[in-house]
Amino acid sequence: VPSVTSADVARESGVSRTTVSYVLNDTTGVTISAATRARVRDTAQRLGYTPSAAARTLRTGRSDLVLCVLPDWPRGPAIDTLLDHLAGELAGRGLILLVHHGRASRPLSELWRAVTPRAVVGLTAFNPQEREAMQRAGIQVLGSMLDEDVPGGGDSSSGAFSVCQARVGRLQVRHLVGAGHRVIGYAAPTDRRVTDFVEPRLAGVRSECVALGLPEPVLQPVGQEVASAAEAVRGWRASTPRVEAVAAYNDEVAIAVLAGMRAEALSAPDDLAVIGVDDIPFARLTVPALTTVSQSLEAQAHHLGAAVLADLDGRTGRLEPLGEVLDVVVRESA
Amino acid sequence: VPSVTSADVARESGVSRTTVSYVLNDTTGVTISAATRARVRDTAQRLGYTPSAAARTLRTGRSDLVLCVLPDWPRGPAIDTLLDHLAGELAGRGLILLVHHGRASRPLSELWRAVTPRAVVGLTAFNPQEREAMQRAGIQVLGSMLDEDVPGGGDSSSGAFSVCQARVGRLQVRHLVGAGHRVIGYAAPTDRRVTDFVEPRLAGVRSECVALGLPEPVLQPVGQEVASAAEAVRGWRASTPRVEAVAAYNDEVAIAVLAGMRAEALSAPDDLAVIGVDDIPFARLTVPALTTVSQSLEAQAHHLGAAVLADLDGRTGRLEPLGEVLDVVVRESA
DNA sequence: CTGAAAGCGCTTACAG
DNA sequence: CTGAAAGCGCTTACAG
Repeated sequence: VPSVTSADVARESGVSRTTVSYVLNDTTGVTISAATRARVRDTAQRLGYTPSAAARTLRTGRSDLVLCVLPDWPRGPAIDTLLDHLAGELAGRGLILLVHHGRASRPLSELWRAVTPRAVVGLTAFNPQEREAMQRAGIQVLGSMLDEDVPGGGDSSSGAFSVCQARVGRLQVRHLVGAGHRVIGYAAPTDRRVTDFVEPRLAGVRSECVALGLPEPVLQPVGQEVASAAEAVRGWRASTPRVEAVAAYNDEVAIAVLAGMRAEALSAPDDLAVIGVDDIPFARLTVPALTTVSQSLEAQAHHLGAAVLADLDGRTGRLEPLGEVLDVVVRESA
Repeated sequence: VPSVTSADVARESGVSRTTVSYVLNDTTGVTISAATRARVRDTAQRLGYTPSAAARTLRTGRSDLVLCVLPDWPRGPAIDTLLDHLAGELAGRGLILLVHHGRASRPLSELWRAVTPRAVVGLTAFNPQEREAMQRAGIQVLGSMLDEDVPGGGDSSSGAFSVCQARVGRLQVRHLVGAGHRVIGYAAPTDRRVTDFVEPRLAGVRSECVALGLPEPVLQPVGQEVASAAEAVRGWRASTPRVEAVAAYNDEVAIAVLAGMRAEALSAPDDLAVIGVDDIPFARLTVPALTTVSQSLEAQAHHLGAAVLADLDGRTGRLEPLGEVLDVVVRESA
């Protein structure tokens, strides 16, 4: 494969590879005549030269790649939105976002050694050993949404970036209670892969119930079929005291609950109020339209991108805090 | 960063780097004593040695990465399923699937030069120039679902892999007609980014209508809100002759149509039959449950993986054909 | 202001 | 059966 190298550009321009490198990388601290610069740029362009990423990575020890590791759990439109925005943030600075879908799961070390990314963003938690190994290799490690439970949202000190999931649950309860309900049910997904996410949200629901002096929330598993959801609905209706409102793990579960209610000839919010999380596009297409907690993925992506770029610039110290990204979107179901 | 290199392993094992490389790569055509092999493997393990991907890529000109370029359009669970399975197929052979979300769209050349992948899989069409540039760089290029319209499905000659989208449309019509309908409507998404996908499916719907002597399908754009869908529904009901059944671009559009019908106090399939595409999880949660065309992403992922691996092994010639992957999932809406 | 040279960590003819 | 040496394409002290 006759690829064009910096040596070709050098020869063709009548300069050394050193000069080519200086010009093309806008190296500071060297002075090169405007004429030479132009000539080098020109031939590079003409020859269609693009530097070998492998060589550059080998030499400098760092690449322009940012690796995002997705956990095994099912993705929804929320994640896609986050990734799209993050990719945009990074692209503006010459960084390329690459996403690995975790299901195949070879060991994580194999993954980052094969990619040599400049930063790794984990949407699932890393174990401390892995985290340390990556950092030793000079890779910036950005933590997971699950890493902590600080009131007010993210905390940049450990590289964690995202919204405290317990707050999501607390917000759901607060809205439900504000609408006059006092007996809360929780709709948990049956998919075991998401337990890491379910737990903090449920914990938030629990703690808010306690704080407000409500009875313990009634937990029901809800699968993605009508029968399973209907059974959960019957369970809530049969519990004493009768559940009045359900906080669902996310919109998908909430929509299943709505379907289960229809099968039981019940309707929201009168028979049972329902609130989801994420505000996926389908949320406005259900009957009744779904009330839900939105997470402003754009803001989170921006914050995450900023964290990566800050480190890139060697900027240290704390990032500006993420700010409030949670918002209750009130529609009809609660 | 004191990373452990093959030289470290060599020194520690009392052999040369050559031997280390031979052992760790299972190089054929060299004979190395079992004792040496064991010793090298052992120290490598003990030292936590993992080869530098950058160095290996620079030396050999090829990496263990497979790059999948996603187009700008919205992804659904179907794509995720495809990617998960593909990643699994490739992982079995030591290849790592990396996905780039196209929205950010730096030039494609920048992308593959930065990654140096062994193969690039495009779910959108590549322009011939890009395709050729990648091939010149020794990268295997796997084409898009859109590349052709050969009856019977895929065609491996050009590297294209996937299901002919026109057949999807034809199958929708065939099912609708089989259920006794003769006036067909088509529900197209309003999102302009998917036109490349809409067109072949719609063309399939059209051609099947012609083949069966039915009137031209009545096209209506359907957005992801109830109002937009309701308007489309009114349009179909008002057309002469009145539309009896709707083929939707995909399940999301079909679900919007169902929502629009409910707003108009109409019900499927009696007032209007509806069929989608993809069989997303929500398809079984609508009322009535959605009839749809499923695409067997598993089979497609397997086929795609096989294409990549075949080239990896230097196997040439045609792959076994993909076989039938389309299937009508009959529920209640049509 | 520009160039010759070393070296990043690997693989692979080639020599012993 | 094993090792010394070259070279992949780049960047970056260092010398001129």
